[in-house]
Amino acid sequence: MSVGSTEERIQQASVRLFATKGFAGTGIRDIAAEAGISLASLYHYISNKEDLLVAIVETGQRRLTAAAELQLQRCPEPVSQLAGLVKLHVWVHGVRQQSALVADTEVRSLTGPRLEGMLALRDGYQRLWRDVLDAGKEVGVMDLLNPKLTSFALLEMCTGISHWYSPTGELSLDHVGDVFADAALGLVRATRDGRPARAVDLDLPEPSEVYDEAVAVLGAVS
Amino acid sequence: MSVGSTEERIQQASVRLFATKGFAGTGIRDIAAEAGISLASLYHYISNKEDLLVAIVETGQRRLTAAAELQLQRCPEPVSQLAGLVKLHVWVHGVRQQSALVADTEVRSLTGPRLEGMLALRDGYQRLWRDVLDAGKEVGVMDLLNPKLTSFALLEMCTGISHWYSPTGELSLDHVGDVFADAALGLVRATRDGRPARAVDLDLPEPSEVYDEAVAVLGAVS
Amino acid sequence: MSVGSTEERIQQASVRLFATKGFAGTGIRDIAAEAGISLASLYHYISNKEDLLVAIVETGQRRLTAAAELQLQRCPEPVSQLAGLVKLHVWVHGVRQQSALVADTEVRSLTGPRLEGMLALRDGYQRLWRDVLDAGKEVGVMDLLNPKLTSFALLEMCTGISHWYSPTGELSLDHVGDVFADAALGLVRATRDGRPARAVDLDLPEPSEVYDEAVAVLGAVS
Amino acid sequence: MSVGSTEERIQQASVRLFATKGFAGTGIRDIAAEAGISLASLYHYISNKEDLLVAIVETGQRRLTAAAELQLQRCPEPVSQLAGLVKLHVWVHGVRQQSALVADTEVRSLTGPRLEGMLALRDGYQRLWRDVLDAGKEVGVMDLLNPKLTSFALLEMCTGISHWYSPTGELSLDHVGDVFADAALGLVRATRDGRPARAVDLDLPEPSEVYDEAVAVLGAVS
DNA sequence: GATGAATGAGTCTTCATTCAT
DNA sequence: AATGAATGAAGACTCATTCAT
Repeated sequence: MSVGSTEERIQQASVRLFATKGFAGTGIRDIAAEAGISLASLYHYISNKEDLLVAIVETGQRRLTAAAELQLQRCPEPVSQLAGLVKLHVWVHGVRQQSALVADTEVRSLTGPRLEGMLALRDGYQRLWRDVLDAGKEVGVMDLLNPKLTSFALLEMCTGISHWYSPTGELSLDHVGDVFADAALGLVRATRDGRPARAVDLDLPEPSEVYDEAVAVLGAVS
Repeated sequence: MSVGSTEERIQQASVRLFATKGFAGTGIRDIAAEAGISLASLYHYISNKEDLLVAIVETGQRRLTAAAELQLQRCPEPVSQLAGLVKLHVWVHGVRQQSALVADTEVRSLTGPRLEGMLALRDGYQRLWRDVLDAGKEVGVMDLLNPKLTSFALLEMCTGISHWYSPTGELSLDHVGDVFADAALGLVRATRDGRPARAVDLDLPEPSEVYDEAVAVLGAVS
Repeated sequence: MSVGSTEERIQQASVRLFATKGFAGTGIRDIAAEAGISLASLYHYISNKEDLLVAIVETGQRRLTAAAELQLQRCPEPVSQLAGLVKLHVWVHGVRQQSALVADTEVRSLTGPRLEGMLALRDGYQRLWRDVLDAGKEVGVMDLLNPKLTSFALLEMCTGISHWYSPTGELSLDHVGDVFADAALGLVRATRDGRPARAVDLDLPEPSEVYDEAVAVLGAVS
Repeated sequence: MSVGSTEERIQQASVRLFATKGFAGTGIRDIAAEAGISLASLYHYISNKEDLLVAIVETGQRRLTAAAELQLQRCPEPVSQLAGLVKLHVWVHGVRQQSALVADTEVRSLTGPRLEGMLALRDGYQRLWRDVLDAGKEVGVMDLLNPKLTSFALLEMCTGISHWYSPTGELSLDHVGDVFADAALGLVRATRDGRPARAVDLDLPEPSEVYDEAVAVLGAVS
């Protein structure tokens, strides 16, 4: 409980509570208690309840997008790119499960310009997936009826990880990532050298490495 | 606004608001206002705020499960069954979009035995999907690494409809259903007569018919 | 304490407290307690703390202005008009002492458009005084150096009543009104038929009658 | 903004804020910010929020009283004394406008012995005015109905300066002082050598000189 | 001399709910 | 069937103040 700086503890507490009970369902008293400080002290570190949410959503979305872009640079070819995106997305939603869940489900609690900003960020990320599908279809290595629809299907499928995955369960995140990447390839009927592509045959970078590197770059900048 | 009986207006108002702002984010004053009645009058029809949520979630889940079971009886063969489940799920989450959204995302706001009951209902529904995948794998018409994982993937993919689908947009629900069914077949690498199965080749019943019939049966009983 | 309707009790309580401790210094808990109701019940009757203040200030200023206008119509001649304004102002600030005090001192606690509205109202009232002085000077029945400055002097002098007057003291309001009217005539060096005018020689209407009639007219309209 | 010692900046900040928003409406955070120091640093210089108010009120009242006493010694005759008191009062309330305003309106925020002390101080000052009126009436150079009432009238009239005077406006304080002195003489129907007295005919000392001298003497003592 | 961290008690306001009418 | 009045508990947030550094 009392690990890390007060600031970190507050942030972790809010992630935990927002993920469990939702933004509206979480009281700032809960957050203060979970962080192990007094209610008034909480306001030394934040100015708003909403600020806490913004921090979580924004950081999460920015990092994920940056990592995805880096990932796309690593593998220049659509099929590998898709599999890479899937593995990365799965990994993030499994490792940063709660903050990913918050980032995905609590955007609606934002208002005004903050909401718009977050939606724009999210749209940018979704665009990355869509572009891969478009490319794959054009090049002829994917057979799909509707790229836009398919991108939604894939994203929801992978995002769902944060709804059911349990890090203490029997399934390793690596395995889940492989299964999902393979499922994605089947979903788009991906081919390689004219034959159905399978995830095992692809040489993909470790999601954790890509993510950490992207985060490091981000942190260096902003 | 003022269409239907007071009871119906209350129910519709709560669905609309829970879907938009979440259960915790919705006040009963909001509901009364949206339903066009006074706050005190609201309590003539409900006894609890939670009751409203239970009604939505329970009805939704029961009907969906009943319809799915009926659907499975109609097509005895795994590949068609899967495609049928997908089309039905998509249709329900598009037509009953808001109540489906509430049923999927606001279960966490339930407590105690009500929560357990709802989770049991949901598990039963998920079991249906899982069984189809198990059967498909055993019979050899599907090629998937992990049935359980795959069932999660498919369910999240289809449930996601309620997050992004817009009934006023350019895409017809029918089309979405077809695309998703086809995507699902690809995802599990379904075959028919030894060759990759496509959704178009299957002869599936109309989701609306199946659903309405199942609901009629349910209504007759309870 | 428990006299009158709840609404009236709330209004009286707020007047009493705002006059004693100021708007900012008064908590709504205090108001609820003074009105003999619970804190939450208070919000059945008001929507804001500021609303209470607005009601006091606006009603007070409107009534005073209306009464002053009526008073001016009654006596067409500047010297009597001034004496009449003074007597009326004194009477109001003695009888409605607390609400007058609030209306005079707590305008600063208003914000935005409400503030502007109140200032405009007050300006209108001050204008009435100023016009009388201008007329008196022009006609030659008053000898004063600066009408604008003099109007401020007279107004502050009369408004001050609400700061020190005690209804339980030895001085009757009527007497105070006469003394002040006479003082005002001296201040502007008013003359009548070429000789110094004295308040006793004037035939002025009863302030209470003028006020009540004006309020009745106001109440009939709005 | 950052002129003067920290102590002075704090004092000026509190005067400015108390005058604008009132004592109760001003937070110590506001004061610290306005003074350009941190909240905790503020407590190096003060021990209480109330202390700040006491300092303003007490200093203001003591200086004004001392100056008034000095002024009275300078002119031994009632009519000149009254005109002198008026000019001094006007000058102080115009030059030290904000602190005078605070001293006049925020006494109510004091409690217990501090309140009593301030009220005693104020009473002493008012006594000076009253005595002049009594003397003037007795000697026959003033014609007024009620000395006590008249002293209130005059004091409120002059104190009001701090409510409306603007140092950046078109009116010089000197002019205002003259007009008010003349108005006061009219108000009490003052005579000189049997004829109505006018302020211009009197030879009065400069308020600033009297005030500065009195303050210097005070400073030397306490 | 200065400040970041901390807090109990307080701020205004809204919550879900009850009840007499 | 409908509602105005009422309320204890809780909502987010600010208050004046202290203290270790």
